[in-house]
Amino acid sequence: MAKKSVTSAGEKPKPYHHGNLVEALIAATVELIEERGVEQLSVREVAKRAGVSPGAPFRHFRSKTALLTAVAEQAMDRLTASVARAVSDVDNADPAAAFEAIGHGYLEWALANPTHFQIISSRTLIDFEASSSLLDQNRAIRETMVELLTQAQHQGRLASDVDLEQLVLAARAFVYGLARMAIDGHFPEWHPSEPPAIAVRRALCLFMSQMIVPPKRDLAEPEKPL
Amino acid sequence: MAKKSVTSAGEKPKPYHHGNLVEALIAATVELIEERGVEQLSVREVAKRAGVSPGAPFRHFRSKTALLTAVAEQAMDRLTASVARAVSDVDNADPAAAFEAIGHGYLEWALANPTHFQIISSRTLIDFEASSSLLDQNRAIRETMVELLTQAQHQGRLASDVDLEQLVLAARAFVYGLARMAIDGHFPEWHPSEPPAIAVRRALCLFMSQMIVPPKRDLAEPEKPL
DNA sequence: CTATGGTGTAATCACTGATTACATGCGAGA
DNA sequence: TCTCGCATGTAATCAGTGATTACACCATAG
Repeated sequence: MAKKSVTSAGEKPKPYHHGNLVEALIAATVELIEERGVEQLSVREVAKRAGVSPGAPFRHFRSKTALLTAVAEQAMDRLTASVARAVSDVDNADPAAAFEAIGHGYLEWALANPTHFQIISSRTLIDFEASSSLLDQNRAIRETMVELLTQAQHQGRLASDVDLEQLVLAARAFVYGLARMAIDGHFPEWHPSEPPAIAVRRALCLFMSQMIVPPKRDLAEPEKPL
Repeated sequence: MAKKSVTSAGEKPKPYHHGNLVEALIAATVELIEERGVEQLSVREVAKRAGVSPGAPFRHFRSKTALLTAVAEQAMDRLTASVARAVSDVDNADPAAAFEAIGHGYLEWALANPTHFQIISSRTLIDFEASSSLLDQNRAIRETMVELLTQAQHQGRLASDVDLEQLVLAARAFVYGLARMAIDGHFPEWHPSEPPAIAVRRALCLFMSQMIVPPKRDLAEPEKPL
């Protein structure tokens, strides 16, 4: 931004060094993907939008995949933040509610940022395994889910014989499926009148009420599950 | 195959006209995607594998997208067949079992044919809206699901106040999420010892037992269904 | 004021999807 | 049977892509 130009003429400074090309490239990448989709993305256009030569990005990112991985890392930070925010809004003493909040925070962010979500969830566009940031945050969320379910189980809100990891997998699959259906365009065929966000939210509530917190009447009886 | 060659020399016939280029191209496309992934697919290599010039495919498919759409249509036929087969294997009088069978048939096929599934579910690689075949079969499956749940509800196996379309959406999201997690590579991070197919199957059973068919533990029926 | 090294440029490579003009030969109509 | 139309495949070509390289630029340390 504020660079002192030594160019003789008083015209546009246009410094040789961009100043902060890395972030500018990431921002330009996100913009272009949102405008034209991931498939149409080219590094050349990213460079052009950042006002830089076609080869410049490769000075900072070894490959197109590396650039997209950087975008994914930034996106994952925001996703984690959205999840954390949603969790912090519910009662700390209610692990089941916190568990549901994870889903809501996840879906809310995914629907609001379909582009970023698409990049995160794809394992072909980015080099997922090479990014410790992505791996760590992903694992952290899963571990939190298991912990919350464990607490819920101790509170008697879950059957004692249910496999928590299995339940976490199911919940992840469900939320992931909802998000991907929305992103992949499987919702227009559904109900044009109802926006995906509402349908998704209702579906999640239905899932939670049936799956995570069984109705009290079931627990009232002497537990003889199957 | 059996083409009469009029070539003077007795060498390789190599007829000018391929005979059945369309299907050969589709087959070659599938092969290449399975070998190197969808991102790496190029029409040139498809043509090369079919033993034809780089421009030949464009005589039959307007674009790369059109070629992939043709692959998707063939794939959807097989998916529908897999679902129908799974449904036909269960008791006709048990709509809940048939409903679950749809999920099993869907997941079985998706895990066995990740490439095809990836193409079908993507709405950017193919021109989904332009293919009446894809639209019709997709809609048919959804309608069948609603019908089965309606029957199950009449049998008292479902709460009478539950929104069936909402439940179908949830089930679709769940199955879709499981399939995509497997295809997108979200399972290696889980349990390397357990193959995805088993984890997926268990998850689906868990989902069905909790969600679709509330356990009727109070009913002591002499018959043991499966 | 120089030289060192990080940053961006320009030229280039192999490859892609796509289009066009042209070559080929199968099969229908005489 | 012969011929010719036309579907089918070829060759040449285009613009655009990811990626690499040699080189130009410039901020700053000494």
